[in-house]
Amino acid sequence: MLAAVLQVRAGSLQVMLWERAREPHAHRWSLPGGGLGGDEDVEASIRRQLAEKVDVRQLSHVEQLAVFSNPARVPGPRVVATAFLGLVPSHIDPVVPSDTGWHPVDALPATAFDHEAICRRARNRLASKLSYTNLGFALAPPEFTISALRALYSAALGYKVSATNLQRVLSRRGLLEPTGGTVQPGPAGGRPAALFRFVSGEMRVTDPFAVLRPPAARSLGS
Amino acid sequence: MLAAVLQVRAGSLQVMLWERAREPHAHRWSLPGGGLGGDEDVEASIRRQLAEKVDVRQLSHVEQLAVFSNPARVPGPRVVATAFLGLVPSHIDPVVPSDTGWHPVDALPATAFDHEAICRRARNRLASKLSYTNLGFALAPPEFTISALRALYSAALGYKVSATNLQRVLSRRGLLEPTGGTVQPGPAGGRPAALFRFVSGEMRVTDPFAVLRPPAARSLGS
DNA sequence: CCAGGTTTTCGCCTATCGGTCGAAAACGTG
DNA sequence: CACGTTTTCGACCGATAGGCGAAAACCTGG
Repeated sequence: MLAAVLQVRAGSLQVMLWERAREPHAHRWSLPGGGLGGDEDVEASIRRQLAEKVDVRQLSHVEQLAVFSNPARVPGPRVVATAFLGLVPSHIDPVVPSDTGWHPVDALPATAFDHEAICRRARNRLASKLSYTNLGFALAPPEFTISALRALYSAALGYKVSATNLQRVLSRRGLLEPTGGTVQPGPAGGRPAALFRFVSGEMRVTDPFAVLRPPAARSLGS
Repeated sequence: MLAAVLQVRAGSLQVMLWERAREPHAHRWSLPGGGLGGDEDVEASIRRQLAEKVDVRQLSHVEQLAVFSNPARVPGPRVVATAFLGLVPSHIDPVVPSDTGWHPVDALPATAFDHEAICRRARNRLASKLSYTNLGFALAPPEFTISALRALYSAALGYKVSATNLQRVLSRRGLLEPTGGTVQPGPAGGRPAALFRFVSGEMRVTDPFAVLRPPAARSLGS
């Protein structure tokens, strides 16, 4: 029962970790989590853990990542961990306990147990799903400019994406919608950027955008 | 620790189930599985379970599906199940115990517990991954004709796919390779079909074929 | 051995999609 | 009001997906 909570902050994809005070693996950084209660399923449990240990009630998305069960993954008796991927939109800055902080997933500090591998898996899952689902909504604030969205995707994917192409691809899939509003240009000037949102009701992951589609729906009646 | 083992048989996607002899849910159909041993991880465990209970050593692919943990999913004390998706290539016909058989995933008999939902999840996962990964290799025999492959994809996806398009898409991704051999036409005649295989070394799932790719690798030196 | 039926293969056409670029729009500053 | 800046938009092009039909290659029956 662990969660890799990811957020784009300061232009890089970061994960929330807390520093262990006690052995084993004292002073190493660890993913938040905890045991499963008697009257909840694993997803309810991880949400409870996150709400307890750190102030994260604003998770925009939570999904199962994988079960990690190597007998040697932690010292002592075997612990089977159900790992989750959690996402926080970029516009909020959760207040976290003093032992907890954010770290770029590509430059992790010394981590406890197999938590580094779990972070990598989370990162990869996110990158994949950004391509073939609408998961981007979970990284973005309610309203955003295209360049802000571009920065989010670039950080999460690990490479620059073209703003033009990003806007076209997402729009063509029917995910993006202009709000009508604009944002003031910075001190250096520039054209005011239009604001967009993910279309209402798309705030949950939809089916992947598949190739090898069903044969042409030949606009048949009934 | 359950597995939905899927195979295309007789033109439809089927799942391996065994009929419960005892309560609870006697005479209902159930997914194979069992408890986790002390010295194995969950994947080793599910492979052991499958090899014990039924003669399935020929799994072409096994992956974690999801954890099912609803406290009410089974009567009595709560049981957390790690569910797997297993695949068997279409050319083998495992010998199974007398209480075990195959059932079309779209026409399941009365199932035990939440196993119907698990089967649906397995079906959906397979259909998705066929689109954006090379997972097709796990359904197909070592060599096959394009029409045979088309039948496999159609059965797994639930709709007809075009043989022309299927061949082109898979070839363009570099997954398909002609063996040079052909197969004798049936009694009705017809042009002999060429045999193909999935390219060697691609017998494991590769990265998804993503959109929003990295910027053009501009053929730079070094 | 030829006509007709069958199945596969292949090339062509078209629409869409993804990637890139550059011009134009819309702002600020000096 | 010229200039720098940032965003937006249109245009182009190659790659991809989907569809169609002709041609290839085989069988059987007459």
